[in-house]
Amino acid sequence: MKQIYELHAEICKTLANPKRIEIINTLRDKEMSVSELLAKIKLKKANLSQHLSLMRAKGIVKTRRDGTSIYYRIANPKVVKACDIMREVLLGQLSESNKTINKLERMKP
Amino acid sequence: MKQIYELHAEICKTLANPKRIEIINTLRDKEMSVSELLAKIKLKKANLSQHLSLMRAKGIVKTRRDGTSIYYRIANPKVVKACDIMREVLLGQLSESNKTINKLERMKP
DNA sequence: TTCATAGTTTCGATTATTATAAACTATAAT
DNA sequence: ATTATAGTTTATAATAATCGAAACTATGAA
Repeated sequence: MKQIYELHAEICKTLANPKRIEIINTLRDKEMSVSELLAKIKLKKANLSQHLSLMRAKGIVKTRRDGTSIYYRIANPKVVKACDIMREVLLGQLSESNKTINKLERMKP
Repeated sequence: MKQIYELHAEICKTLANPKRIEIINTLRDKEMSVSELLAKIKLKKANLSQHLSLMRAKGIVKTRRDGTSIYYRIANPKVVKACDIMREVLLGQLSESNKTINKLERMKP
């Protein structure tokens, strides 16, 4: 069981970075080559490659080569789903804190 | 948008630790005091408190005091849901790698 | 074969996480 | 007021994550 928690955390760690979340979001409904990703995400090529290689090692993305291009895709749609739910949690938090600010605003005069 | 990815990653980071995943799992359907958690999870009290305080700062758990006890609960059930989906991803990966091992096994003789 | 393009790997420096121990705070009971 | 119990905070040391730069590899075209 302890090992499961460790593996589970490994998977989560792979999502725990803003650039990698952006990568997942960019790949959510189509595969893309490294160059295509590079055009969408502000990141040095080497660094993008590092993120992609980590994600591949953790089984989050898969690859396919076509000529000199390497195409990346999400390995399991559940990853996107989990990400989306986490974003809902975040948006919920943001709207909660807006509510609080509004309450304070209305108390002002 | 960039800020959203950063906040999103912050939320994910909070789940990216085996002990914190264990905490979420332990609190999944009932609130618990720190002592109760301590009895279930192998962790020093101070360290448990640190994890809980981080999770509270990120809005993952909420607290309620009753006497000297402080009860922790999951702030948003979606967090548990997202965790569960990530575990499904992990279990999927494990069964995939088992398949591969079995294939190799069958090739042996 | 040589060159250009696409992508990866390695190394080093910087910063972030984590766990331990010790000191601290808050509440309730005596 | 003192003490015991429950929990938190702070400082510190060890480990891990991150990024940039430079060197490297693989494919296809001239």
